[in-house]
Amino acid sequence: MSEPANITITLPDGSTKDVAAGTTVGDFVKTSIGPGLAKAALFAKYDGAEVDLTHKMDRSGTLAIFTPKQPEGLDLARHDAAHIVASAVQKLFPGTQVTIGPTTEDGFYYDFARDKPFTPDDLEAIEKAANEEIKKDLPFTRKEVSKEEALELFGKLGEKFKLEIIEDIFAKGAKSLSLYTHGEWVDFCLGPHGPSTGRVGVIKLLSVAGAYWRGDHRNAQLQRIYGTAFFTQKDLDAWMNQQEEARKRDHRKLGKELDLFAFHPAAPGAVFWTANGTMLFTTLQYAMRRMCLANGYVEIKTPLLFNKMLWEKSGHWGKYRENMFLILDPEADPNLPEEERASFSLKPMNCPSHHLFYEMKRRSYRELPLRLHTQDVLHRNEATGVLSGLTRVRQFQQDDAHIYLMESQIAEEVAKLTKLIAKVYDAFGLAFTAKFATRPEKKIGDDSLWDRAEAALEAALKSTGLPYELKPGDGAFYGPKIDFDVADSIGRKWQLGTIQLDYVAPERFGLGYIGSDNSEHRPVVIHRAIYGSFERFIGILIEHFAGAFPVWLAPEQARIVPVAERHTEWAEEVASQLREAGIRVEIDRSQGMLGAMIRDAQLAKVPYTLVVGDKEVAAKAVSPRTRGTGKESDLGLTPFDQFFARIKNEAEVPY
RNA sequence: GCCGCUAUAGCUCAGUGGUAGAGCAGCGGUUUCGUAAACCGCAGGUCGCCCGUUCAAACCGGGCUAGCGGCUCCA
Repeated sequence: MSEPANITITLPDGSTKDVAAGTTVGDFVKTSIGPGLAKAALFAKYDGAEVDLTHKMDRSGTLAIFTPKQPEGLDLARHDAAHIVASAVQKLFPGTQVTIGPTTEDGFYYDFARDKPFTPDDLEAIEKAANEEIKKDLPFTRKEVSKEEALELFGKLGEKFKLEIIEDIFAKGAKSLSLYTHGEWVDFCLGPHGPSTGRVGVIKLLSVAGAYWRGDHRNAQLQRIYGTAFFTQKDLDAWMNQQEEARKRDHRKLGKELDLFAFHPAAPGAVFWTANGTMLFTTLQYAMRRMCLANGYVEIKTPLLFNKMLWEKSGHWGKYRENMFLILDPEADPNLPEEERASFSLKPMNCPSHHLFYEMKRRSYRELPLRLHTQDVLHRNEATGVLSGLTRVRQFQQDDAHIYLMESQIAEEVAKLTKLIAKVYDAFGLAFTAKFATRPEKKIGDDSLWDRAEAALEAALKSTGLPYELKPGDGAFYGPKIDFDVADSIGRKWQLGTIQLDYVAPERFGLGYIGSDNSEHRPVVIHRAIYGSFERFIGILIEHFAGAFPVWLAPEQARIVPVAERHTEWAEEVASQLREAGIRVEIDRSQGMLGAMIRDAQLAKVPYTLVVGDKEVAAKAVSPRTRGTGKESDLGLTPFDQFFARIKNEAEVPY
């Protein structure tokens, strides 16, 4: 037998080490780097591919070791955790079928097929059993098998879903399948996995939910168990605390506490805006109107209710009807299906009525781009299960606009739009990401139109230099779109703004304009929204600011707190001067203790609490206090004129 | 729409088959106060709705409605 040849391993710092071919990653780290790292190591990247520590290195290449210190390490542990949970589930509930169990940003889930649902008690038992598997510190071992071996193994286990996945994997050209075993339990998996179950730390199961096999609602409904894992209990506790903090700024909770909006079972998915909430709404409306006017838009209003002939023309009847509220014709034969009895529908989108508006007149190329802005009320009959607070409702208003332009104007207009969107989001400190979404399955318009629309929109997006993610098949049924996602301060992503390019509607509506050549041309339409909908945007803002709105947006901008009854006269004087300048100010007339009145104002998150007592009356002053605790929020005795100038400035709309 | 969970006073919540409870908010009174909760008292509920089981139901069962966590869908 000949000696194994030496290979050269290059480490991330550029240094190289020679070892015998066939050495495992784990042994290499122990002997050539150090026992400390060997102990901490979870997996490695060998020539760019993720591998187990037991992987035998057979050629020269780069090697990077991952430990719990890297985010990749935690992700691996959560993947290990998913396997451990699945093994615990099958141990406790024989007959349960396993499917898939990927990691997520915050943890992992695993989908199971079982006749009976998992109860909260079951979850507790599973969590306990999973953490016992961790204590046993069972090694993860890897084995490569052929398609036949894999089918036989999982066939014997009766894992129908696994068999389906195995067929798929080999159909896609795989030559073998890797199996991972810990204890008695085996699953196939690309890997890598950590050295043993003990390295996972601690598993916490969070919830159980329904999920469809392969994400298709026509398929079997599985039970998805959500969980997370951390290397230490301390990390888990910290994360749980953070989640608890996040729940405190939930807009549905704050909406009640700050008296911003409400819902009633009589109108599911439709908002009752209180005086405070209405102030948020109308202030945002005002700001958007102002910005639109400054940027070449005109605002129009169109009907809310339209004859179904419009929806047939626009394509909504065919592609969007299930989301539309229909008005049935009382004269129609009651035996007919609903869609045939329908005569009118509430509008779910503004576009068709804008197209009607456009074609009411002869249009000249000199008018283009023609930018029509609308904040009308829309109704969409959303499925009951998707309604959620302000972020998903049935009745809402978009800061909608349709821009009619020549194809040659697309790039410049899209660039302008992305700038506007960035300006608005920046004013709130909202960071956004862009997504480019292409033609969906359910669409109108032929492929050549879509080719042009997608190419034009993507080219315009590219030219802005914004980074973006590609979302194939995610476009609107009438055109490709750029969506703007905003993460709230706790990291959840929401789709707000959108820019959608539409070549189809101008065809369907026969829109035209007279060009400089005195002949008729077809315009292109851009659908766009910046807030998205006022409802969702306000929901995001509530969470983003945790209810502590900037002065210009706050429903109540200042609250005057008289120290004693004799100070109300000056309080009234201050209030009326502020009100005359358009500042929204209230006087606390409860005549309670000063501390209690200040506490009330703080809990209401009013930007300025103005304490007025003997000193303030004498000096024609106020003692403002900003939000927050302790001395630093007390601005001290301030001449009224000075405070007036300050709040007046801060009440200005920033865009 | 699908899977699971939840629904008690304006709000937050306790109450596991035998006459419905607390704190806060509200109302009345006392207190007139200097930077996050004064004190005393009063009132407040067809226990989401309907049907059933039971001598007896907030509590057990079924249905419906709404909400919550997800899935599918979406601004």
